[in-house]
Amino acid sequence: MALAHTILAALGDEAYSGYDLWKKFSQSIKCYWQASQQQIYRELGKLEKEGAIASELIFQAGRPDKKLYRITEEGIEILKKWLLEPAEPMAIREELLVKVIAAKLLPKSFILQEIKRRREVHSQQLSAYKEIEQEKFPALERLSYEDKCYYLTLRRGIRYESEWIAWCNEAIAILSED
Amino acid sequence: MALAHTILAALGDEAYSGYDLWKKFSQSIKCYWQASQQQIYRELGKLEKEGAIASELIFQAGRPDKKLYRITEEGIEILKKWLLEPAEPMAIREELLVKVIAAKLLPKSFILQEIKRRREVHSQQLSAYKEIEQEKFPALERLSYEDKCYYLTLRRGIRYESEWIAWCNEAIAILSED
DNA sequence: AGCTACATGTAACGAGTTACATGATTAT
DNA sequence: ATAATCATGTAACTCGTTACATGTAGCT
Repeated sequence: MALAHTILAALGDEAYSGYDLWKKFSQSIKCYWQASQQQIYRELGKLEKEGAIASELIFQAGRPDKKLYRITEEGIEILKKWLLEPAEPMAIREELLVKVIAAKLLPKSFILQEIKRRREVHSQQLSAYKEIEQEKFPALERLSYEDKCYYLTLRRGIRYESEWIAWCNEAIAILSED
Repeated sequence: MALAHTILAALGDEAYSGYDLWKKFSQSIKCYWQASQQQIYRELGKLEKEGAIASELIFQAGRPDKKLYRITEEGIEILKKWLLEPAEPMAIREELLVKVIAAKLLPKSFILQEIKRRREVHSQQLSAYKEIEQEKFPALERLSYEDKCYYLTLRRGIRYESEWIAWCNEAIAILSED
């Protein structure tokens, strides 16, 4: 149930509406926690009921009204308590590798094409992360502790995508032999 | 719903009981698809109902009876059809990185300790995969197409764990500055 | 006497996905 | 005109986790 904690952590910095949070998830948070708009709205509802966050209705001219959410003292305590628990590695469920195992059922070109497609997907994502890196972290010296932490999540995203590209290259090389 | 397909792919090689499959998932398959014993049994039940697999009751002396499952022609067709669909990257939900974002709430030593603990977890897993690599793939020349595919899933596991260790080292270095 | 391995399941609950539903404003 | 952005939600369903349930054989 860490989506709740991810939202609490995101609300640690500033107040967000559900829609704002969803955009933040879609841009930067997704490199360590993916969530859909529906999931976010549902979780916000739960968290408010539990008193971990509080909302304020903002009336906007020419735009739909929105609810601005803030973390409460209680929410901060919930986060702190959760931080003390050990974090286990996520469960890996990677369809492409299942397809690699079943690849022998089809001509070799199918899986090769699919791996090349995936390499492209990861290249795109890598470029997006690298752009954020250059924009937000042009000079690494003298980052605040908070910024270092944010930087490290981005580094993880960059390493993850790079690693996928490297695996795709290795796979293409090995499967193209003979 | 790719657990079903992962099971079908695993049954492509030979017949397994639910218990056998669970062990196979726990050892090698987990580097690309994690599943619990309960999930496997439930999925086997569904797959048999749908006619994708068929079971044979094996009576054993001195041991509980078991059901040996085999993939059916229909199951192979289901797998083939699924192979043609593009495989999107998995959704990333990594608790440790959420904790890194929220780390400022506690003394720096907490997150450092947690990252070191995680580095140890990944080191252990890496050793296990490398052992399999040495045992099953001592010579890489002249692997069959099927073995190459299996090897590539293991390579992915090795790369994944290595990459985590590298990130942990980077994180420890950056957070230890000053 | 207690632990591990073998072997299979049910039930309840929590989390994630997909489809549906509404409606104004702004940009092309 | 029509698509995208802003903004929030409900409902149904599937998938994943945790707890419960049972029982034998073999090892220490």
